[in-house]
Amino acid sequence: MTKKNDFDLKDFMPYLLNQAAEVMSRDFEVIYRSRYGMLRTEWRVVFHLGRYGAMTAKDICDRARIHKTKVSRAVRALETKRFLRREQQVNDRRHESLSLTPTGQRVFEDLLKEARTYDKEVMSQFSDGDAAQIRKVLIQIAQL
Amino acid sequence: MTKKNDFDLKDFMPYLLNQAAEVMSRDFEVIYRSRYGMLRTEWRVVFHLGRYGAMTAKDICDRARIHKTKVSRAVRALETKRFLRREQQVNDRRHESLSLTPTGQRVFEDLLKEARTYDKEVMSQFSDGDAAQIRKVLIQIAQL
DNA sequence: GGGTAGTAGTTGCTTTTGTAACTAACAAGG
DNA sequence: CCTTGTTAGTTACAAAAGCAACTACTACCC
Repeated sequence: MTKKNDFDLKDFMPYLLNQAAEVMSRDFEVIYRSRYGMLRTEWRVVFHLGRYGAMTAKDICDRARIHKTKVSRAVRALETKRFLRREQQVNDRRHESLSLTPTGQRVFEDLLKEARTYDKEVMSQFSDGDAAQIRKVLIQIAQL
Repeated sequence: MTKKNDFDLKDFMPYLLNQAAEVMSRDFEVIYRSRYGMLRTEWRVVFHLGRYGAMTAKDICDRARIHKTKVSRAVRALETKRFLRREQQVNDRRHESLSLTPTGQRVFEDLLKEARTYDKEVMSQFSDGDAAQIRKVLIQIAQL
């Protein structure tokens, strides 16, 4: 066996992460897509607003590392669905504060419930220690 | 604090995985993109062929869980770049065996070297135990 | 206060992906 | 052989994402 082959694809982190992420995302996508006709970015925006409260599109871009055009389009879609509203700030009219409408709030809570269930189910195959550890490591990588 | 907020976005696996995967993939993408003008799927195909030897497009689809149209297009692109060649099998002409050309082989080896370096760099921030564990868990999730 | 630079967000155009319908080849039962 | 069903791979069309140029606004500095 030559030296070059002692490196398995499955040892390569970007590959492994992508694979794992893809599997899980597609699973969960079915839920918000079928239930609310939402796209992945829209779901992320709802989650950010639901979890962390009102903020600007820029804030979402920075926190979630999503490109601004993607966020812009997601916001418009969510506005059309009446899941969120925007409010221009008086002190700086470039900023618009985004927040969930009561409907959006209900959507968020419903999906949060699903997320919890899904998360529990997936992680149940690991010990509590393993689960905590992997979360820690992933958070660290995500913040690179 | 209400009950609904004791669930942090950062505890939600699909979200966390996506974030981490995105960060790493984009990093590594720069390398194969700038150096060989390859797309993500093309890179994956090259890696599969380089690591596991000749196989059909279907095999790649199954092993890497990539949709057949994506693979089909990646194969054509790689063929145009002269990184791989296809060979129809005589016993069943629906199958075509894909394999790297000498050029493709060199590309694979070059990128493999980069992958190793990159992987080592990223994982250096974790202990060997942590690193091994996270790989184990990710492999398990990816195989769901 | 007018020019320059920088920021938030949007839009138009291009590239990439997803979906579903298609071709071509084989397999198996009658 | 010929119909029916299945599989590998492609292609046409639609949806989504990326990129770059644009508008509208603010901030700073002379």
